[in-house]
Amino acid sequence: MVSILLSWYSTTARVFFWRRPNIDPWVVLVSEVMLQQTQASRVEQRLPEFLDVFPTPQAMAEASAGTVLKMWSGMGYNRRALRLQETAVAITERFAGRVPGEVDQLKSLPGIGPYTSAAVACFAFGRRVVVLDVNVRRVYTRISRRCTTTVDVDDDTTLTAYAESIIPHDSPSQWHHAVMDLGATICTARSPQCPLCPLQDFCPSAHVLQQASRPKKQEPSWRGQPRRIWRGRIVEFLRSSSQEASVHNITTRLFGSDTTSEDADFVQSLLTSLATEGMIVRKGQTAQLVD
DNA sequence: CTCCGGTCTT
DNA sequence: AAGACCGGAG
Repeated sequence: MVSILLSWYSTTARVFFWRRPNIDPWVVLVSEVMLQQTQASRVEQRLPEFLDVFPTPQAMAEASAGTVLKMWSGMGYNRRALRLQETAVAITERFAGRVPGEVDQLKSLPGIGPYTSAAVACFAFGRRVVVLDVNVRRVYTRISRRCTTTVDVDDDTTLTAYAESIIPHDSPSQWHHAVMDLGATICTARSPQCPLCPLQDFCPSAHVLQQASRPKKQEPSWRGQPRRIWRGRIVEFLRSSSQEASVHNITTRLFGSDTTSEDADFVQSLLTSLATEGMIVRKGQTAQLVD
């Protein structure tokens, strides 16, 4: 399976900026943080301008959290921009400005968890470590045993043991890229394309997966819109106004002139959580984006 | 409208 | 263990 998948990858690999050989570890780290939450095509589109402003950990460490937050606009999950800036500071202070190559060192950085630490160690430093994201988990589960439905996924202990047995020693980076590409393009979550799969003759789950779906949980809403949408609008408004705004202005901006006291309370609660997370600073009845 | 995802918090 | 966090694409 290993040689067949690597051979498939050698001819069909998706080409991305962050997959170039000898890529700067900082570029890999920034890319992987973005890829946690954003589709690859969008990351590719936004990465150049981002790296233009923050070409090194030092550059981002010297920038304010507010500057990074503004550059992050449109990427989603804004708190990760804050964590990334903190990571840049930690790298300059604790690792002499160099992205560390050990998984445990990487995992000690803010916003860098099990996936991203393994991905950076593998893709930036060529380490043979187990990298598990949702695509890799799905592909490993399907090729390691006969699954019955499209939602079958093994636990991380099982997956890690399987990964250790199959990751090639000479090309762990290419291997993980290959598995991710297979999961993204053919071995997809809901409608796998087994007839197109290079592993179909060896995969115990090929052609036998039954469609299944997971129960979806619904998110808290206010006036028919998810809470996170209102939250995002506040951050976007403060980003563009770039100076402090009164709570009254924010509320009017969101709900128009006929706001109720419940709307005002709702805005206050959003501002409180944004302030707690360090996204904004409140001064009396005004709020602004962090400096 | 539904779907997607890694990390941190509770 | 479960939920919050985001914006874009389908």
